[in-house]
Amino acid sequence: MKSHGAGREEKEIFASHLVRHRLKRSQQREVILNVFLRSASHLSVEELLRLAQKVRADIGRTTVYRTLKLLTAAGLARELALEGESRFERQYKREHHDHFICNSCGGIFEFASEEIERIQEETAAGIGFVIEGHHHQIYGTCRKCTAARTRKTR
Amino acid sequence: MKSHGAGREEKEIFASHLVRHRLKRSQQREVILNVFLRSASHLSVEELLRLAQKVRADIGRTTVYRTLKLLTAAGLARELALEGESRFERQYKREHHDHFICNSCGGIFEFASEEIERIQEETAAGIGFVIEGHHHQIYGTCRKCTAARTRKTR
DNA sequence: TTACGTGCAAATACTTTGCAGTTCC
DNA sequence: GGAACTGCAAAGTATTTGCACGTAA
Repeated sequence: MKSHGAGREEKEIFASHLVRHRLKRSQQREVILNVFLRSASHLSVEELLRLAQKVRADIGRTTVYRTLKLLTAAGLARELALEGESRFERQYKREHHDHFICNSCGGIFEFASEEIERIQEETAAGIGFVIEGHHHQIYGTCRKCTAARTRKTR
Repeated sequence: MKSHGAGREEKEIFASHLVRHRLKRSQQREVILNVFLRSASHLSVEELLRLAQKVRADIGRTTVYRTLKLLTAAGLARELALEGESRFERQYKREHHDHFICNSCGGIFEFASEEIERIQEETAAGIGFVIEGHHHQIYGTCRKCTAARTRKTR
């Protein structure tokens, strides 16, 4: 069954995270994890809540917040602290990357650069700073929106 | 008089920004600008408010928010959207740079890398993305805090 | 004088917390 | 049975807005 195979590893990791921390499974956590694993990346809390409520209508926003904390702690989710709101993406076995964000359509595009990571590390080492994480978002206008604007305005 | 010379150019820019936009001078704006120009960088709204109130006790938080918007529009301030709160730094005639932020002491350290900027531009160009700005903060532990922790813990 | 500026209080938006009832083990 | 979980409502933050009054030009 394809839909159960997807994210199997992540489900195991979540299960063992719960055990290790003496936490309990719950239907809500199960639903939220499933929805999170199957959905597009860069979900806002609100989006995840709506999707989860389609499966189980009585899931509350609070539980989504709390479960996202858990998923992050378990290494399954990564939080993008954008302006105004947080969004979450799958983290397990993904290469590190950062994001371009279109001011016009809100689209999020991933990019990765080993060179940037290397420079960051070198620069940090130079001042004795130990890196634990970073926020790196580049704002601007995506190709589509630039094209649309050019057509209209000119 | 040294204290009047400091930030003279910026005061002129602010004045002409007001004129250009048919805005008025005010004692509050004057005080806030002066305090902003004289203080350490990376001020939070709250810090700027307190400093301004030392000069003129009845300045309100709202006015500080509004004046910071003005300063940013005039190119005199840059907003750092950190987790939880915004901080502001002088922007006029400063080279672009980003920040290391110590999770332990809250210290903020600037860094700049033309290479990173170049890679960002190249990567953006590759997908037809036009960069308008970015947030780039690196979180971790600064040299002092790392040293302090090592002494205690081990 | 009149348009702009100010401070307060209320409104927003996102997120966390207290709590009484429910579920898991 | 008891600790953990849940949803609601309330409380917290950080920031913005509506409004009556004050001030600069």
